[in-house]
Amino acid sequence: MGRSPCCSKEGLNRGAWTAHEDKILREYITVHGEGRWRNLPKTAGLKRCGKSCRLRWLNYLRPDIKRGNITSDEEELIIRLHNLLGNRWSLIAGRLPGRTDNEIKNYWNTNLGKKVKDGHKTSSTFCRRPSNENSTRNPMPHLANPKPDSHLVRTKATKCTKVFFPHPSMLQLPNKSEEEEKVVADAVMSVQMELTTNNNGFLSFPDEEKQLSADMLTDFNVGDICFSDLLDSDFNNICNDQHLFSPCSDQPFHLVCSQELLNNCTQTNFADQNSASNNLHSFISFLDTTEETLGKS
DNA sequence: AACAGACTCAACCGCCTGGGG
DNA sequence: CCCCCAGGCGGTTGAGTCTGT
Repeated sequence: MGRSPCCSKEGLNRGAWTAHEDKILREYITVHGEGRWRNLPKTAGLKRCGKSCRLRWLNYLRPDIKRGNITSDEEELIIRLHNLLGNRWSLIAGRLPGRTDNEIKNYWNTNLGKKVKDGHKTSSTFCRRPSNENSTRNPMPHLANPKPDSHLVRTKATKCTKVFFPHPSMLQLPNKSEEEEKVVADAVMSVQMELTTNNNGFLSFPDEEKQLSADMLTDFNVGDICFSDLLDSDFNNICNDQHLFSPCSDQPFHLVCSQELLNNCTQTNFADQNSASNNLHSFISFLDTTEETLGKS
């Protein structure tokens, strides 16, 4: 296409895959399994580069790929996950069984991006971007006129892999009454009852299995949530105003939230992991609950 | 019917990351 | 610590298709 190839591809087929090529690739992977993509074309007898084979398999040939229209449930989940995660399509795709990152990315760029921009400008649920009414056809509307303060399209975000829950005695929140501080302390304690902290006060799960089972939906890992995105988002002001989040630039990140929110998180969503694991609605309702709680004044 | 513009989405790109030597 | 390589990622492209005139 427009760019020069990253490596020599002389003699290799490019462009759309033929049914014959698909058949060869599918049969090869069925026998030999995935991986070793670089050697695959030569071994399988395909005139394609390894990357192309990998992409074709992952985005089109894989047996668990779900073809067909995105359902309304999936659409809503994509929007909410995008609101949380930004353009991390692989992460979003990981929450939508059978959907690929490429498919979701395309769907967003051609449908949801525009829908969010045009239809939900006033909703706090969605990413708000300045509309560009003068723009002509643009297949990627969210990429047009990127703004410095755009907080969702950011490919190099920092993952937060640890959350620091201070001991209640460590909490010294400004302008808090004794009763309010007790509420916060109770909230922290309730989380610590569900989880455990290591010696440094960092959140950890008792073992790997429980860590995985505690994930939201099928495998929503707390480490996948980029808190820097949350802090850059509209949540930032809300949370700062209410002392829900108190980020420290050079210190462990303090996460403090209300008892109600914590109860919703731990009881409604984490406690019943088995039934929730395959239920999109539970995750959506969790996000609803979380946002509503955070949005309370 | 013919054409042009709009739209879709498979495929490609360069860059980044993690593992191994 | 550095280098190399394979794999993975998000951004981008353009051929094919759709739609309006």
